This record gives sequence, structure tokens and C-alpha cells, in this order.
Amino acid sequence: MNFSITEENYIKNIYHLQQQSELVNTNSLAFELQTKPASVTDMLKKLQIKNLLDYEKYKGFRLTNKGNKVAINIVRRHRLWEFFLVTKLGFEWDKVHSIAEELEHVSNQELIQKLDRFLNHPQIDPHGDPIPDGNGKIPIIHQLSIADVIENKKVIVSSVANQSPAILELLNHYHINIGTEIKINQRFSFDRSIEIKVGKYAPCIISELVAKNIFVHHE
Amino acid sequence: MNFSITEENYIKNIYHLQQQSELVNTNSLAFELQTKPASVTDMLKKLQIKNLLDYEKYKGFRLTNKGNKVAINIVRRHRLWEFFLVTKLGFEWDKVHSIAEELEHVSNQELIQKLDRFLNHPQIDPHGDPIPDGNGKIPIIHQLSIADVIENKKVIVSSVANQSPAILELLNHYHINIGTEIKINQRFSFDRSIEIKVGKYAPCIISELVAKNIFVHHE
DNA sequence: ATTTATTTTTAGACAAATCTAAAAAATATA
DNA sequence: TATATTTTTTAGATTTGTCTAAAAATAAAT
Repeated sequence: MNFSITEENYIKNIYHLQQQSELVNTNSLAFELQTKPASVTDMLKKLQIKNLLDYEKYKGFRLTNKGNKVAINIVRRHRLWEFFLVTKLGFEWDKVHSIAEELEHVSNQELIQKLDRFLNHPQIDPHGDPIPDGNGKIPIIHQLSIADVIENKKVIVSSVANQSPAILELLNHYHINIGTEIKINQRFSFDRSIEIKVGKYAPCIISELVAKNIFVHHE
Repeated sequence: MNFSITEENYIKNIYHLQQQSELVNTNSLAFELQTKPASVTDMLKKLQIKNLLDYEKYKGFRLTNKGNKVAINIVRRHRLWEFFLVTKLGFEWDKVHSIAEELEHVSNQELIQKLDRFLNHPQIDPHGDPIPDGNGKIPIIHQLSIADVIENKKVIVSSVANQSPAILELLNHYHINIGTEIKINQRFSFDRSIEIKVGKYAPCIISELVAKNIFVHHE
């Protein structure tokens, strides 16, 4: 089934509000969508008729199973595009949200499947949020900084805490990008620097400061 | 200035019809857009008010300079996305049009600029149509099959005539893709096979049949 | 030059998504 | 418990893009 861009935006925002409280209310959704409560009420009725929403007048509302699946699919598209924009097009992570909000509505299934494969099935987006897989399963992923990874472990870069041009320049030099695989080789106690192996490049040493700013996850 | 998806679709289709005849008429545009002539007339008035269209009742219409610039920008976005879908996501060229029709309406300038750079500033899309540059200049490009390229010339693959899985499998083997650079080394008269060098791979020999199916352009 | 046919436009209606202003329900306060 | 406040909903209007049916203009044919 296909939904309008407006419907998708409602569904997605209800989904996000539900992460904070089980039941969502009209005013907060109106605020989130930058619209008026009256408009929200209108749309709630439509979504209820389409079986996407459990809604009782004056009592609040929540997504049905069906609505939830739709929402997760939108979130998946959004986060895949964010990953693409950062890792392939070189956007900084704080600039991609609004573009991804437009791209997420291009709903061709094969497109998303192929994009996912092209990006190598990323599990975490550049903001550190998990990317649902094609079946709607949301990976639970433990993120930690490189400074906290034990020796001889292979990890994948998920996000970078400090996004200053200075650190981005350095990471570029190390060939470190979001999604790249890193093996932690050895920790040196003198200055707490760490030897790592980035992808297929020769091992190199990064400072503790850099290590603390790179967040990674396993597998 | 920003335009609705509907407006953009009208502008783009007027542009395409103008390639065939200077003046466009209501019925043909209605046919192209799969809509009714009455709806077209309504939109023509709006586009005229926005200075995108020269329009005289019952006489036909054409894009203004401003309208033309907008159209070329949409075409640019469409063809860049088509190039992306084929070369990066592995779609076949006859399957990308409808997806690109959706992606083309994501109008963020920086996105298109970065996409262009990521794709290495392609000049021809997978259908063999030229991709306008950021200033709206449309490259005039001479395409020919590899079989017709003189020795020692470097060319860029622009399209493949036969899109059967059989030839795609073979091209994949040769590392030949749309956008890849090929140097024509030597022609062998016995079977008219041709030695080529694909990118940075070792030289290889392709049959005349393959050569005739690969279209390329210079620079 | 009329008549006929085609093309284009107008007039008025409709659906989606929105708004304002007012009414109704729920919640908080005295 | 009665009153005040907040939240939510309804009623009716608006905008964008569409439609059908009828009228007007243009083009073709006798």
C-alpha cells in the first residue's frame, strides 16, 4: 500500500513520539509537525480509517502493528539516505537531516534494497541511531569509543563525536570514515595512543584524543 | 525560487516537447502528462503568472528563458540520478526512469553538486542523453561504438546497446561499466577483435560483437 | 463561405490538506 | 463540587490540482 508524503510524515512523527511515551497526544504531534491541532485531528481520522492508528477521541492515539511497520520502513529509508549522504557524498552529519526527509519518501522497494547493498548493509546511521533491516528488525548495538575497545578486536566506525573541520581532516588522512572497519592492535601506556589498522591500509597510531572521539560498534 | 512537484513535471514535459516543435499545444502536453486538457489550461495560467511560460490563449505556448533554466535544472537532476542508479546501485538502464522521476524533485542544490562530484561529473546518462552542467550548459557529445574508435584513443563508456544479462555478465567480467575510461590499444584484422585497457586493469581483448555494443564518447 | 470537426477554454464541482474561530470534553484549581 | 484552564474536536473556509460538461475559438471539409 502507498501513502502520501503528508501521511508518511504523520506516521513517522507519531512513531518517534511513541519512543518517549506509549500514548501520543494531539498537541505534541501538532508541534512536531509544525502544524495546527485541528489539522492533526483531521489526519488522525484518515489514518484510523486506513488501520494505521488506534485512536479514541480526546483520549490520545498510538500506531497499530500495521502503522508501526510502515513507520519503521520510513525510518529505514531516512537513515539509509543519511548514511549515503555522509559516507558517499561527504556531507557532515548535522547537515543531512532535511535532505533525507525528502529522499525518504521515494518509496521504491528495489531502490532501497539496492541502496542498502551498495552501502554494505550499515547498521547505524551517522547520528548513531540504528538502521532497521529489510524485515523491520532494529539492531541493538553497543557503541563505545575506540579508547574503550579491547585489543585485537575488529569494529566498525559508527559516528564521530567532534565534527570540527580539524578532526575531519585528520580522519580523512587516516582513511577513517563512517562505516569503515578498524582493528585495534595495541595500546601504548606512555601517552595512551593506540595502534589501529584501518581497512587494508598499513597500521597507524592515533592519539587518545582522537580515539575518544571515534565511536564504533562490533560486527 | 521553489516549485511544486506538479509544476516541475509540467515544466519538464513542456521542455521535452519543445525539443520537437518550437510551440507546444495543450492536447499533446495533456497526453504526455496523462491528464486532461482542462487541467493543463489551468496550470498554464499559473506558469505564465510566474513568468515561466509565454502563453497566448488558443495559440500555444513555450517556456521563457527563466522557464528554460528551471527545466534544464530538472533534467540535470533526473539524468544524474539515472547515472547514479545504473553505475552505483546496479540498476539496468531501462528500469531507472520512474525512480529518477521521483528523485529529481529533491531540489537541494548542494545535494546535486555533491552527487555530481561523487559521480565524477558525468556528461552522458545511461540512455545516451547529455547531462547539463551546473550552469545549464548542455554538452554536445559525439557517441560512437568502440568498433569505430581509432587506435590509441581514450574514451568513456556512455551506454550499452544490448542490455541482455549475457552481455552485462561479460562487461562485468571486463570491469566495463557506464562512465569507465577505456583506451583502445590495437585492432586485430583476423577476427576484428580489439585490445583495450579498462581503467587501471591489464589490457584485454574484446570481440567485434562486444565492441559494437559499447557506445563511448571522448574526453 | 458555410458547415463540420477539432482543439482549447470556461464554469462549476471535488478531493487532499490546511487554516481560523468557536464548541465540547477533559483536566486542574479553588 | 463548582469554576477556570487546557486540550481536542467540529464547522466552515481556503488552496492546489484535478475533473466533467458545456461553450468558444480555430482548423478542416464540403
